[in-house]
Amino acid sequence: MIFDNIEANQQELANLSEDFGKIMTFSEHVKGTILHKEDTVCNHLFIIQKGLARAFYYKDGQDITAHFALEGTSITAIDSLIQRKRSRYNIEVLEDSSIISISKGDLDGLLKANPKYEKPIRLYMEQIYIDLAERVEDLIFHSAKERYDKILEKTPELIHRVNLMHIASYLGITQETLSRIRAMA
Amino acid sequence: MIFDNIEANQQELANLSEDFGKIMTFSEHVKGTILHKEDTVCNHLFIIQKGLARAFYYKDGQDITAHFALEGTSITAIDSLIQRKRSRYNIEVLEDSSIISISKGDLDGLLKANPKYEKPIRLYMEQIYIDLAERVEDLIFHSAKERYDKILEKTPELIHRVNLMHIASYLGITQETLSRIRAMA
DNA sequence: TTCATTATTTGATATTTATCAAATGGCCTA
DNA sequence: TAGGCCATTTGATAAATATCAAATAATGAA
Repeated sequence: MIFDNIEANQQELANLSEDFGKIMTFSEHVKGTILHKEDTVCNHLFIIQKGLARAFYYKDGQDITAHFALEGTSITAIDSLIQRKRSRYNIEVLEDSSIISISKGDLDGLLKANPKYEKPIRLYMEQIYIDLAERVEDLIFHSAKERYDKILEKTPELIHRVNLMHIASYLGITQETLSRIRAMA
Repeated sequence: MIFDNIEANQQELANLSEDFGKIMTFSEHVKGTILHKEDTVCNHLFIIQKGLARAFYYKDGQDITAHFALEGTSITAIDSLIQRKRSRYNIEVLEDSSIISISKGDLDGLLKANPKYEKPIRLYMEQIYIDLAERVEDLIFHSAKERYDKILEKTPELIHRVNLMHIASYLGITQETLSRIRAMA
């Protein structure tokens, strides 16, 4: 989760939880809900408490999944949230889910009032950066089958909770290829 | 550059420059110098004033370039600098270069003394994240030729300043394939 | 300049993955 | 439960890229 790797004493952690708690909104969303629509500016960071969501976009008419967010992880239209431009990403809830939202405005306000909270945000960015770097390496080095096996190993439940075509586009292959890979095992 | 996208008034900018200036070290390095060696913890962020450097690692014995840094951009063994673990990356100077170093310790000290400086670091992380996300998309969508053409368009000088094999490994293809792509144009 | 070394290109072939088409399977709902 | 819709699989073939081998070109040091 976003606050996972913060070293802090109990008091600091309590303050942090309280301050962030103030800007969190809890809500329930049914499967299929679009949390963010492409071509608009994204104003929220979403944290999945229960359920599952994905970020996707259209490329030459194809639906491409850029990211999955399982329980305890976060998701947003990161390009937009950072740069305040309209995003090309959509965010869709894939199962009935409980989701925490934090608005960009509230987050900026909190950071302005308490610059010390820049740090958890920085640590969060660092973590997602490392994850992404690993994905680049996977794409460069590993065959489609190896990439699929890696998902099987790291987040096996994803395979059963998500349509194969979403997994395929996330892996950068066609659904036919993924189907054949699956048949091999 | 790392401070590029900071909105600040003149006074703030002056303070920032002065404070960061104090922790910067300027030095010259000849072509071939290894600024950071794999399997050690990286303690510096490097900013290229003049020249060119790359981050690379070995995968099954192959030399793979992960990142290039031209003038005005920065480079480090990001995995190590963030997580304080030994890095798999090497950083090599590809031309005689003028380079600014900032040590992790000094940077942390500055951030501790002035939490407001977390922000430029955050903005920096955000920018490199967006760059990396673009690279993932390129790998998923674009053919080797398209990826090469994109480099030609964005940083054409790179082609003439760097060995083809480094470009090839950066693009995730073999040098033979890159050579053939080049012959097509 | 000449030689040795390294970088790049070219050729032949194999492997991986995409594409297009069609069949099958699962699931929802009227 | 029958029909329709969507997801998945299967088949045949094409395209992209890798691999292995060798030739050529470029580079730098003696």
